[in-house]
Amino acid sequence: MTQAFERLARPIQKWIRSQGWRELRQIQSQAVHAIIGGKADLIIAANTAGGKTEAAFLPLISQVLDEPAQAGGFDLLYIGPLKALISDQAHRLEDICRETGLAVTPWHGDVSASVKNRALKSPGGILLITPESLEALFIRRGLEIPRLFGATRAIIIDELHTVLDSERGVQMRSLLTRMELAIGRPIRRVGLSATLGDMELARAYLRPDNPDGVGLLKAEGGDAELRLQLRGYIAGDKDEETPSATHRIAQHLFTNLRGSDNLVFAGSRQSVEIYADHLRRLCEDERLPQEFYPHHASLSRDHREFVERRLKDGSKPTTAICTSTLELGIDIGDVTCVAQIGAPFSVASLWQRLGRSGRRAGQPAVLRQYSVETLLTPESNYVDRLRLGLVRSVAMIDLLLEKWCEPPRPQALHLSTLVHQILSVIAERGGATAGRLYRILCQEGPFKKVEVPVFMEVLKALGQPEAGLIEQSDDGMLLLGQAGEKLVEHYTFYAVFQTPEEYRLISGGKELGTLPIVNVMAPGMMLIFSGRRWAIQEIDDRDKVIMVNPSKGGTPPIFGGDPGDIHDRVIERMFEVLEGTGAPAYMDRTARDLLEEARRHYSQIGLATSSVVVLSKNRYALATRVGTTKTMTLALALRASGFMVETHDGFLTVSSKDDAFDLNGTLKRIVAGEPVNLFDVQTNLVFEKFHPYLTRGLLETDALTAKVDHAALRGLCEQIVERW
DNA sequence: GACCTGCTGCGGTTTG
Repeated sequence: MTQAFERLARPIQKWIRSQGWRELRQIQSQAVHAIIGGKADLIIAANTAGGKTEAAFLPLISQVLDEPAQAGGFDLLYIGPLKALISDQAHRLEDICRETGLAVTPWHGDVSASVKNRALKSPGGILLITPESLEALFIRRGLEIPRLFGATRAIIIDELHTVLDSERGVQMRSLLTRMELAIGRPIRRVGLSATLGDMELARAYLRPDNPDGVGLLKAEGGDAELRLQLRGYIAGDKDEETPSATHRIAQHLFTNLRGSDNLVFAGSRQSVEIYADHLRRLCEDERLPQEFYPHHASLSRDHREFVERRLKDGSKPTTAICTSTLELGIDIGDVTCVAQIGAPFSVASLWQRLGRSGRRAGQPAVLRQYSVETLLTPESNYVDRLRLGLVRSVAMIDLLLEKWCEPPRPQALHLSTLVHQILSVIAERGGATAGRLYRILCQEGPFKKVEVPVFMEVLKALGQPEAGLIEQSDDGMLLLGQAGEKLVEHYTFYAVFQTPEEYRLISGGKELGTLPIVNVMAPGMMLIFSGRRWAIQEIDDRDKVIMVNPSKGGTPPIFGGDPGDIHDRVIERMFEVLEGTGAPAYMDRTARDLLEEARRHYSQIGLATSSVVVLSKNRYALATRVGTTKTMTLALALRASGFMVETHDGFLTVSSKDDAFDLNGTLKRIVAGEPVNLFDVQTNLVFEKFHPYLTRGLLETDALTAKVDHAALRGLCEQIVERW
């Protein structure tokens, strides 16, 4: 045993021996020295099942045992993004703490009130909580925060990489600041993260005012051999003899994955349903036991847990057809192969997905990428001919092999989350002055980019009589208004992210899952859901319930969603692929032919020498060569100038009905610095939960920092004009 | 042209 072991408390040493561990892993030894030997904040980066949890908790618990706190309250606070993860971690920590006398309290929406009340009465040990439940504690028990957390030594933030720049991440950082202000001292922060890309940015997110003081421990090695295949398919063949691309892919999955555990990422919930239905029928046709199951967020928890259990216990071969539900979080064990149907949206998520395979020593990680392209006809447009899906898959695999991935985006203003935190701080303290709110949230907290005039405008919007969220008392204190109290009191307030309205789907008294109300539904209609087929019996619009019975026919429902956001570097690489020669060895024959075809067309229509080519009268293809945000910014600018614009990966199709519109002239005017108005009254700017309470002006300000890149517009136009 | 995440307090009923 190493020296690190000697630094741990006796009961922890005893626990380690009882586990039969021969030694601590390297990252665990390093963490013991960093935590017991210092006071600095720390990030521990390793892959799932890399021993991060123990690396952080063994030394932190040792400190609590060796130097017990003088005051009451929770000793350690763990914040996790998923309920399932918190329950999982609580069990592991209970096991470690069994003989220490230290309490372990999981706290989220599914934990009973009695467990919570007991912890509130005599707080101590380790509290594991979601950001939303912590928010609820601030709002409902604001005055008790110092009693509960006054003696807390460290806050452990799990899955740090998933919350870096999200609304939830901003909320969490705001809560951390508010907690430190409430107890009057900083609390050590320990972040647990997957190893992804540039960890420097993660340090800045963990402790914004002192990133250099954040220690970083990274698990080395563990890179399994990678086996890759990219298969091309052509869809849309009207020939009755040829099976559809979907069928051929399902057949290939059936033949190659049967008998082992696998994950198939299908790209959307609808696509998950389609492939799960196909694979179920293939098993039935061959009279084989079922081993392919769908898994996505709209399916009932019962069903999802069933699939997760089957994957984890390894008793029967299981393949989950899934969305990003199985990308992170709870441990489902090692899988033989990861399949990806269609191009993914980010290299970072491709990394995470691939990390599920090849975890056992000597086992390779296997990625099977399936690309579906449409059958060309003389009428096909240039976008189909350029095979952008396939080219994006190649670009992303390239970047994956180079170990690159997307960094978190520069911080947006997050005005929706600011509205939430303003109301929450007022509720926590029973009232606050505008100056105090600004200090807590914008100077000390995460809303540093919000300047005083914008902040005052937000307060004014919330105080409008028709909003009624806040009001000012005679001594200048801001209090919750009638509407504000009602909003904050309701339990739906705690989450900062938006969720759509849904129906519950029930068959024979059992819930199958939920369906967004955007689907047109009526009794007698048939649908595919949870990998099986159903007919609608009855719809209860008041309780939002749909009763269904098993049936033979059906179509997959619509689940909705937002367009993805592709990074600049990915699009740049796509152009390099289009302008390159040769094909990687991992591509099959069809995929190579498709790539060859795309390259031929790319130079045929003149894109190799020019950024703008004429498609027909008053209709242009314009290569932006940059990612979604900048491409969208140019699209908005051109729409504001009267053009009709379609957006694609790195391209815009620009057309006009009027001969008077001059594309070249318009771009040159932007280069010359003519002001551009990106939004008109038609543009929807309400895309986050508390946006409805803001003015049009504030919504535009927010959208400018989150959805578009105004500053890049001139340079982009300049580049296009140069290559005209 | 996409995915995911979360939720309190109280009143009523049942059971020991």
